[in-house]
Amino acid sequence: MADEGGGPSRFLSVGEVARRAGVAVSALHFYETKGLIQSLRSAGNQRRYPRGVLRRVAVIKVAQRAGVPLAEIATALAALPDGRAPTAADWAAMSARWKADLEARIERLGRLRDQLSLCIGCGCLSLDTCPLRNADDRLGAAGPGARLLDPG
Amino acid sequence: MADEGGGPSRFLSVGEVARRAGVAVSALHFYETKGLIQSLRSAGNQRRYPRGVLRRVAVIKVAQRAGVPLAEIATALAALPDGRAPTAADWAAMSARWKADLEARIERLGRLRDQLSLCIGCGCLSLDTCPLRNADDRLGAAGPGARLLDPG
DNA sequence: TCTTGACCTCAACTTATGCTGAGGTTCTAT
DNA sequence: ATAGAACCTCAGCATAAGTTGAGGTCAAGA
Repeated sequence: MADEGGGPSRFLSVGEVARRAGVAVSALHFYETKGLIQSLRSAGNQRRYPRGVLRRVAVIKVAQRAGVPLAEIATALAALPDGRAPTAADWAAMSARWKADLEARIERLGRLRDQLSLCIGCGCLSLDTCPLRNADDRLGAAGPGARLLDPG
Repeated sequence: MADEGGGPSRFLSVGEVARRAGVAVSALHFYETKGLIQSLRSAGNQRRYPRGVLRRVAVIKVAQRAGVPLAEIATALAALPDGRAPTAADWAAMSARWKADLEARIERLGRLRDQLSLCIGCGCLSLDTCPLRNADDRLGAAGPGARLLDPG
């Protein structure tokens, strides 16, 4: 690895980032196309990352585990000045937001469960009054394409 | 509509089922290819449905709202003897099962939320000990393709 | 009879998500 | 100098749940 200067490398290659962050190289390429991370290029057109990228990737992975789609993570990261790596304070703000989303999803599922409880055994399926069949029926009014199992 | 006998029609056409059940004709075709519903054919090769299909479609729609994928709904419906329409008892059994799934999902999200709470503000993202980064890490071990926001 | 609407099949497209793989360069160590 | 690892780009895959359209058939009222 060509090291510009003594001491620890100031820049990392894709392979290094992949190994240290525990993601595939292809995933890093993909994140770059989606604007989640950025890279400089070496003379030979290879990616070089500042160390902060490790923190960015860490944030990406945790957010993903919490069910946040990449597009939304991208938005949050893009809001950081200069595309800098997130600080502890940045992370606190982002993750608080995502926690709120998570709680909203939990509540929505809870409501669904309660409606399902009401419907079990009531045989109301053939009626027009079943809450699960009629309330908040946004399915099918969305054109083609897939629907997520658990939309917003 | 050719009515075999007096009184109310004993069989329904696709269009009728679509209108009454509130789904598109194309969706009914699709459900048939997936084995969720079946049809008889008229002399002219047009679909004719027994009235029970309305109940089947009702079950499908409710299950979908509860986040059950079609493939699983198909399995449940296939377990009914003779492909008969689900009775109230059948419905109770199926929906109880799906309710349990729903509850499991809710619990999983709750655990995730708690882990996220722990991580907020702790700055542990760069460590190897963060529970959200390491515990139960099934992401990325699933091959290509999309991941649902809220897998099983 | 004729025409209009409903139906048929089958293939291709859609939206969204998240990468993976093929085929061709570039590094780096020997 | 050269071999093998690491890298590059761009296209394609995989899933879910349908929709859309082409090209042709069927049915029922005027």
